[in-house]
Amino acid sequence: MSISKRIQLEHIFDLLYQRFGKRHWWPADSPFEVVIGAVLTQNTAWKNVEKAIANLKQAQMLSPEKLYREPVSGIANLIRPSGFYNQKAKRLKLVAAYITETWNGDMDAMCRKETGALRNELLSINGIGKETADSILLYACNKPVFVVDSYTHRVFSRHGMAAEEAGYDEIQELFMDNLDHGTRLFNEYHALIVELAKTFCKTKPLCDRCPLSDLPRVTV
DNA sequence: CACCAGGCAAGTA
DNA sequence: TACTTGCATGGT
Repeated sequence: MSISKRIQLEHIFDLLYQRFGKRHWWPADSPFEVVIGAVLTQNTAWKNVEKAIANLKQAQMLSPEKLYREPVSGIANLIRPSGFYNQKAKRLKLVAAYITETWNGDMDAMCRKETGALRNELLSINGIGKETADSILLYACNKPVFVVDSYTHRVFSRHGMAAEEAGYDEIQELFMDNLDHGTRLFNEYHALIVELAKTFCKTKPLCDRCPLSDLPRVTV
């Protein structure tokens, strides 16, 4: 291994960016809609999340206060297409309660809190794990946090940049310790990894095509 | 038909 | 700490 991880990570980003272009993430009309989407997409295809969000939108439920007031059964009925609807209805209500009670429903105010402290608060909410918390921090609050998902682990361990048995924190450190912290770069990088997976991981078993080798080469 | 999706929490050993 | 299981609809 001769080139630094920084160079490798930047190179892979360039390959992905040239192959897929700007992703325009997160697909949402408001910061709170990002929060909703982050919960609903847990172990669920985004296509189904879109249907659930459309239902919430039609029912005028896309505000912390409205969700907070709605009974769990009502929320569950609206988000049915996204799967795990009973569990996710409780989770949505809990996060809506947090934003309503702690921040008076003001996402901007919430996002002004120091990143590490806000992350810990989000993680203390039942139903908000590391990936969901980091997605909210990056895509709703525009904070420079790298979001790790199963694709990230798969692709970068497979390409020898992390241990197969590495956990979330270890993969996150790979990116955050070796790249300049920038909301813009972290936003784009994670979105590109997801696009990569959508494109090459359709065929089972998981990512057997080792997709980076199929991308156009770039001289660094 | 089987398998998995932009995870998380709770239970067990 | 390290596994295992439940959650559940919809696409391929």
